[in-house]
Amino acid sequence: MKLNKLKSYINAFLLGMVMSMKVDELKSLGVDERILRLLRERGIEELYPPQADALKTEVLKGKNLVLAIPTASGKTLVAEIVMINKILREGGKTVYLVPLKALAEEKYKEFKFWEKLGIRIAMTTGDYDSTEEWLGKYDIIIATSEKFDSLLRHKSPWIKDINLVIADEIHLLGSYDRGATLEMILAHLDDKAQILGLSATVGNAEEVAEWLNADLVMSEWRPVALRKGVFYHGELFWEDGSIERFPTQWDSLVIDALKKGKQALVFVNTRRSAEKEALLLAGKIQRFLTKPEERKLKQLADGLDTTPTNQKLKEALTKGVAFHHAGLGRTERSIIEDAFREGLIKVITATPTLSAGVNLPAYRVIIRDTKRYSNFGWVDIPVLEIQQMMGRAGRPKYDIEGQAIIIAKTEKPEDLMKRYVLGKPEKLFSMLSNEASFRSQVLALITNFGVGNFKELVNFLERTFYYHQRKNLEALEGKAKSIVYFLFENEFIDIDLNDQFMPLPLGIRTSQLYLDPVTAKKFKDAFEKLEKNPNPLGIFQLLASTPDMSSLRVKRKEQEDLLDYAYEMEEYLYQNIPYWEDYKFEKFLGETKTAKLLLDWINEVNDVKILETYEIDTGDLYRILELVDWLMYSLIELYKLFDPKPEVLDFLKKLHIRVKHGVREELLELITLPMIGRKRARALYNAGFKGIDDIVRAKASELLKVEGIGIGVIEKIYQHFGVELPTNEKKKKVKKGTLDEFFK
DNA sequence: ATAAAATGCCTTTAGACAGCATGTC
DNA sequence: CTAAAGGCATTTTAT
Repeated sequence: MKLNKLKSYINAFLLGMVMSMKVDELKSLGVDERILRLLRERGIEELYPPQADALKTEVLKGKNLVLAIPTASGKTLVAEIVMINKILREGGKTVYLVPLKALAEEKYKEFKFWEKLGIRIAMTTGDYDSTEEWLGKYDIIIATSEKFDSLLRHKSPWIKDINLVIADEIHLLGSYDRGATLEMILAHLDDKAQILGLSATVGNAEEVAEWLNADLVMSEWRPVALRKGVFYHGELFWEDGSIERFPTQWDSLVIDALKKGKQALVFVNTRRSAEKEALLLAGKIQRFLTKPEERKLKQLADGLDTTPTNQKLKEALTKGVAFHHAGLGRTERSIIEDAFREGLIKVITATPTLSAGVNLPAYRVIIRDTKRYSNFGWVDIPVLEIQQMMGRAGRPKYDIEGQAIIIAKTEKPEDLMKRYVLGKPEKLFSMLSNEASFRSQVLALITNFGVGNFKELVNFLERTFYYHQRKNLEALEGKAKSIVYFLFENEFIDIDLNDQFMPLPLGIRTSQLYLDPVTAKKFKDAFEKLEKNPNPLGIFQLLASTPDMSSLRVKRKEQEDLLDYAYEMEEYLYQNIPYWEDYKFEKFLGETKTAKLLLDWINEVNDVKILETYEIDTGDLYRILELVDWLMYSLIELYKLFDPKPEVLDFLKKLHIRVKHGVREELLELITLPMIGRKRARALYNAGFKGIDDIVRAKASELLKVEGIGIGVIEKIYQHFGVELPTNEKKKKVKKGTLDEFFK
């Protein structure tokens, strides 16, 4: 039986009978010679035991496999060997699914290595796109789950060539917001392609493996030993029972790590804590820096923008500490990550951004908090997550062991030890039942995947993890019914006399745009008011009110002002202002705040000013703008389906560009130029260069006088018009001439 | 009388995927 | 049944 086989793998590990394996032995397992050669070239002579276990299953012969082993214990290498071998032997395409855009980039860089064998690798996320045909030329396609789900919906012709799907971090099946997407992708493909699931250690990996009809390899083995403990008032209780004494405060653990010449990573549960602890620690560890290190750190800090949060970051950074959370901009994040890897930054205090994202190991990991505030109040952080944080301890090649230490404050240290150190991680549960994900998936099944009636819908649902796990579709069927009714009632689909589903244009477009049907409905319902009174604030408020947009939180002290603002602007809004006792009230104020921010943005309010006014960080602003860009486009696309008025459509399109770039209408022309964003465009405009013509006719030397315009920018603009400036000689010449003259 | 310290009440709280067509300051 | 830290205003204490 399958189960016995599973058990045998597990037992083999437990008994310590699994030995490591030489790379050469892979040959007998059918691994292509060329792969072995490159592995050796990379310096890999021997495989880690779990890697060997994984490859000894029938995964190389095409059998599905779930590999549940700790982070950094070599899951990726297994994936690489399996997929490259498959491509070399059988051809076909591999899709490599990741949960984060940052991980897509990381894997892309890693897999580039295999281009030596002529293997073509592409990455596609919401940021970096590529036409569908273009992707057809590649052997390995790295994508986020959502992006790939979207590609599936678009029915690209190359989808049929996929014969291997690798789901990295497959335990995200259990993620409340995003698990359903991954689950549906796997349900779609499990009879068409081989599946390799890479998972953290979870409570019920067997269940996932059974669902996928896969072998299971589990192990706790790590290349760097991990030593875990709990710290309580100066006493460090190691899991083996030994006790080590330190000064009472937990920061002594950080200082101790530095004394050993090592780095530390501190996990906390709020951004504010991350910033506070970073600054506190900075004062205490500065003395460990060498002069050259201080100089380099100073340089890094000087290179950062001067936003309120960056001021604090700079202060910490010059002292060898950084904080890391989602409020930071992308530049800041990657600077910090790189500098920590180099060893320049000694300590990072981080929110969970670092527990699941890019791999950033440190000798000692300190977990200050094990509770977190959520929508449902104060909750214990799941064991799975804490263990992922702990898993960041120990740098391969640098450390013999890594240490992960949980700080006990009010909780009993023995409770923390039992729960997080010795305890088993939670089981994974299907999140298909999450209504928001499910309705979007039901729509896609009908509009994009040819599900023609309720019976077929239920048949498909029987392939899901949800069904496998519960063996009972009743609840899901009930939900599906109400969703189908919702879709029918709102003209996403039609249902004919024989109860057959018929996709309607609104449904098809909604699914392609990857919108929540509720968002699409909100848009549709607003079109009448929008035509009567098209205005930015009303539109922004509409976007902010959809479930696809995460609006800002409103602080107590802002409530009154925002309500006044809403009443002042009432005539522009497409919805009524709710009463304060209404449950929608707080949500409404958040939407209003978001809309007001966006209005400031398109009126060219300085970004730092925006950050200060709304008490948000760069990363938050960036995320809002990213969402609005997508939703604004979607709004326009849906409006096109409803007999659009040309002038309204034109208004929306202009507004889209304005919000994308954060400019007033008069800058729309300048903004089309390369390297010209809201700041430079405004500077040019104020200097009298109001349009493309002015730029073309202007002398380069004149343009250079404008703030923010350097020779590099001019060069890019000239290139845009097909004029090359190859040498420095010419650059000087250009300053005198105009772009216009080049055309003669 | 004035300033510092203590007290108490109130407020706040993690993260980040998606379209489409090419490039910010 | 459910946290903890920071901000702010008020009250108490010290000089």
